[in-house]
Amino acid sequence: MTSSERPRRRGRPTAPLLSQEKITRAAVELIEIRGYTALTMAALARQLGVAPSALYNHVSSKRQLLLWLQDHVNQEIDCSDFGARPWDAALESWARSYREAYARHALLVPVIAVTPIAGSPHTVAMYEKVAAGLRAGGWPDDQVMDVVVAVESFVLGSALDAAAPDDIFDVPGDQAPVLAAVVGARVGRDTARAAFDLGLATVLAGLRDRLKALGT
Amino acid sequence: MTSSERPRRRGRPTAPLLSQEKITRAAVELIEIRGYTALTMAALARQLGVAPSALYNHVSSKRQLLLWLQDHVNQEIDCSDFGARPWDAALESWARSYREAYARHALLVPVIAVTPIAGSPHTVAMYEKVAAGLRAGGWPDDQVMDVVVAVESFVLGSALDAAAPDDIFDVPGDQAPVLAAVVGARVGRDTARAAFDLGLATVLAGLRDRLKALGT
DNA sequence: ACCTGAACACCGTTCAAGT
DNA sequence: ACCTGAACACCGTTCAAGT
Repeated sequence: MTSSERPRRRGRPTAPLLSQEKITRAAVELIEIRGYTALTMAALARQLGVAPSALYNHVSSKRQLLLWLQDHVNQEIDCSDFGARPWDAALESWARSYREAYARHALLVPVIAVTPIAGSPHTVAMYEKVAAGLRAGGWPDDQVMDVVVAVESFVLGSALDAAAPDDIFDVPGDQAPVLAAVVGARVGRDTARAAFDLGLATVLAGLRDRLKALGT
Repeated sequence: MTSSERPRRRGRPTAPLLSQEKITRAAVELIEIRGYTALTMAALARQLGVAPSALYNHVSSKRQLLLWLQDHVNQEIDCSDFGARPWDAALESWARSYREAYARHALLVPVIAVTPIAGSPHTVAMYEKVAAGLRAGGWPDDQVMDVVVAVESFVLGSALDAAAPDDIFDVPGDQAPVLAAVVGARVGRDTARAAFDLGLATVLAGLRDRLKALGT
């Protein structure tokens, strides 16, 4: 693998142009500037000043690249409150940070939701921290992952919603009068944020009650 | 093709081979049998016994086709409890039916989350019913959509999670001992279902409390 | 009006050839 | 070991031509 296969005939081997880190960084840059539709292997190669086929010496497929991106994004999620503050406060700041990260990477959501985490070191580290925080907070082992997955489902759904246009529910008032009325009643607000705040507060309140009930 | 090519001048025009309904039905069939990756315009045309380019006389793009599919899937969501039972019971059965429908159409989730509903009649009808049910249950107009979107976010996130493999959180125990322990503590269960049930019960409990608090 | 067949620009990926 | 350039199979979509 690492093949230090001898003299290499006396000249030092020229350093490779590419690496996982360089490729990931270039992909992130590309996405931030031009969006996910611009993330093609050809565009990525172009950004790196290299032929498209050269990428395949370092990454096995585009899907693999997306998994690298996932781990990179997960690295930015702040879970430092676990262990430092009560489990529910930590869960809240984690959820907010999590949503924010994936609101900018909505197209990653369907990929990450179904991909085993084992190959993604930062992702594993994140879950370890969250699980430890919940356990320390008093959650029984057999419910910890249910709590994590439930909150995560809400967060990822909210991240998708955050990418939606503001007028997504606009509709001619005559065919859906109640809908038109309740949609109209929230004009001017940051609607996606309001829904997320309401939902998160609701989930946290419900979880606190549930844990309390477990104790009695 | 079948071209009963008759007078065609004074004869009634031959009925077109395609229609929105036929195309949608064929697409659903294709997806159910071979999955979303098999849904290409070429495969769809093949299924309908027609040239790929013929599709574009009826549907403007593949994205438009996905929107038809969305409306078709939404039509299967059961929201009949709204108006017939208390708002929280109706919300629960709606959420369960909603998740089930999209667990089978996970690849549609990122599309529907960002697409205006106006062009989708069944979708509009669904939201109208849900909004009316919540309003009748006592929710103030300016919070109805927040509740709907919050629950919907959780539901769609859970639908994605339902498509995940069971071993998604499996990890070598030495590098993440707590995670390995809590993941191991739920073996044998339908993990996605357990997380959804816990989350849904939590959300509903939280919403009931919130509405009660509003009343006082 | 609605279909066919050829064509286009693009996609991810493979592979022989070079160093 | 790692890169280039040519090639492949496929994708969604367009369009002139037929009826």
